[in-house]
Amino acid sequence: MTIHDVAAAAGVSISTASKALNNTGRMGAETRERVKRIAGEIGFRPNALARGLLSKRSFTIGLLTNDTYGRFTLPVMAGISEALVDHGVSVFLCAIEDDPALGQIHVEAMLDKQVDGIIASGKRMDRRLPVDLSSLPVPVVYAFTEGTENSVTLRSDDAQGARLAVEWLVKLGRRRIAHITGPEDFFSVRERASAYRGVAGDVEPVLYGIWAESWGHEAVGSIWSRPGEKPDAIFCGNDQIARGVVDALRERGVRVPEDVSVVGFDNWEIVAAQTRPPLTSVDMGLKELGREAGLTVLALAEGRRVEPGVRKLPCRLVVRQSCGGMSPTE
Amino acid sequence: MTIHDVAAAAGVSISTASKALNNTGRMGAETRERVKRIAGEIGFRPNALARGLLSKRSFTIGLLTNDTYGRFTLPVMAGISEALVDHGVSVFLCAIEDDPALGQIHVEAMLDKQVDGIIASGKRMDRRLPVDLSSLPVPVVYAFTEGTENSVTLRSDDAQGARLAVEWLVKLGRRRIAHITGPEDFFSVRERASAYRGVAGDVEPVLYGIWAESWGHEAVGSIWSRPGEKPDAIFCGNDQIARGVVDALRERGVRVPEDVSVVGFDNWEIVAAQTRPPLTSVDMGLKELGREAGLTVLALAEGRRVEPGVRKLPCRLVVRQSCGGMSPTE
DNA sequence: ATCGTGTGAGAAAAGGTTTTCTCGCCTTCA
DNA sequence: TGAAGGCGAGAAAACCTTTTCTCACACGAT
Repeated sequence: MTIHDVAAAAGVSISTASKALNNTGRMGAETRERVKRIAGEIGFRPNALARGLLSKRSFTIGLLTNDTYGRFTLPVMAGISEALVDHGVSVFLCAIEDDPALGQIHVEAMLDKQVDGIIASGKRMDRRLPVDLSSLPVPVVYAFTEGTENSVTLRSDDAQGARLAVEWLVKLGRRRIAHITGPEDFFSVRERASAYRGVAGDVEPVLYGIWAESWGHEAVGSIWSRPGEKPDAIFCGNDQIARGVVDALRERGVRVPEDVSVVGFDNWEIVAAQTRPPLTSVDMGLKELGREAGLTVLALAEGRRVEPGVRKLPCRLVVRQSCGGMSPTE
Repeated sequence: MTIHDVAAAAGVSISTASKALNNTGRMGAETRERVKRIAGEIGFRPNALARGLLSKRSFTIGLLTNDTYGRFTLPVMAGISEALVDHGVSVFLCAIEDDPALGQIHVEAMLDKQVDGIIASGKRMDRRLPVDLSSLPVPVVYAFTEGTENSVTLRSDDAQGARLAVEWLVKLGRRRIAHITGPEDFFSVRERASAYRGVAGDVEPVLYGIWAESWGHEAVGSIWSRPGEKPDAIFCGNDQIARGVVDALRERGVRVPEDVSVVGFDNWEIVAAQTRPPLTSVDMGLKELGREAGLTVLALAEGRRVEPGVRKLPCRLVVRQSCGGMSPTE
């Protein structure tokens, strides 16, 4: 079913058919309607390849990621797709692990297929993908991974998210707020810890460790075995740690949230909602991030100018039951 | 950088350039080499759109899924991508939730873009995607979702997987093996339960519930509060339930694996590995499934014949510490 | 009646590649 | 020496769509 068939069925030339369908050119209103009607009847759909060949726009973008679990990439992907489907844009997903060769192959495949742009995404903000995207013939937007000089980079505002969490604990009356978090060499960890310090003061120490439940367990063990007063709240670097913390507290007979409030980070539904009690957690708004990234790369593809630099998107607090209190505005 | 540029730089016609690069046609070895060398030097990469327009092959396929978390789709996607990247095929990922309209839009977008085929994937084997793919102009393969009459469908062999798990427990000397699993209306649940019955006999009941940790907890509660002998092993319908079971047992002072062995299903790394002790679990080989699906849809796209029907791929047991014993072959 | 103007519609080129067909020339054999 | 055959390479069509250009015609005005 090509435009030839439409033209033939309508008794017009292909030029006229094309113009009728695209609402361009001059022609009798009756002719235009007839062509459209017939196109609809025979189920004509224009070949995007032919169209792309001419227009230099493929209505296709690539999403490159090294996030194997999809923990971060999936929400980002959902946001991108949601934002772009209205514009008729489809998304190539390329998971490249941390293999530079694989990354190169995928980038080249995408370029061959004339993608209108590429979104690079990852699993942490302070690492680059193992492939250089700095001098590609198509626009590149970085979302949740470190970008190059003069690029457009989107990230969550972790400091604001951390403040949100700690201020929420303060508002609930907590005063001895501890922070159990991931490895200090993560930029996000330092940023969250610093924001935490800003609000909570230095009543309690920051405990750096790894992104695992076991670390949450262990950290609780070391805090509760030390002499002196215990924290009445714990702000955790991610939901997995928070889960370990909650489990460890329960095992010690410490009640959550009555004795100790716990806040997580990431709002990873699958962890946060299954914890007992379900975790109050900071949501980085990854779907929003994806949506923004999609719209931005589209704007660049259309030649619109976009201010380069890092754009931070706000986090929000999702209140469940691990803190007590039921709404961040109460 | 088009083939025109290559031809001009090499001082030959575009036909000759094309033939040189594709190793077709007749020409002097020296000419062929020169063209190739120059193409490499100026970084020529053929435009896949133009090529696809002519060859009716876009080297692009679509992956349609309604699995929001990506729990099942991500491994499948990884397998597809891994199998097809060697063939130069890229994958459009379309997450359609359960929205028929959205599904329709994505399918049409993919068809417009001339995908060579579509892989439909989902989150359970006995439900269809909310969009009809039965009479598309491109081949369709179903992976981990129910297919239509006369289609090619790939799924895991859950019965075999369940047998693997229960036989492993038996081999470890367990005799009273319980089965705590998901909702009975899932086909996989019935299939696994039936295979379990076949090996374990009816010493212990099958407990149907929901796919959540809380259900694992609850089920352990109900078993341990009943009078009489307790199970010495529990085969769980998925890892989340298994995690709930393990946690509940620990809380009751029942040791895992010394007193009770626990096996999960899905081998969801993020759950199985974080449980204490880490879960022995049945892996459905979703990556293999994806790989097979990719190769199959490719074969169909190339016009090779593929036997329609349901193809079951074997599961394997991943041994961690929740059962005791360290290797399925010891 | 003629010129100009505006309107409807078609012809043709363009986009990048592959493939078939054709052509000229050189070699080889009779 | 002439014919046949093989080899190297180019011309052109094809894929499908969009867009610009051109053309024919009718109508109003001079």
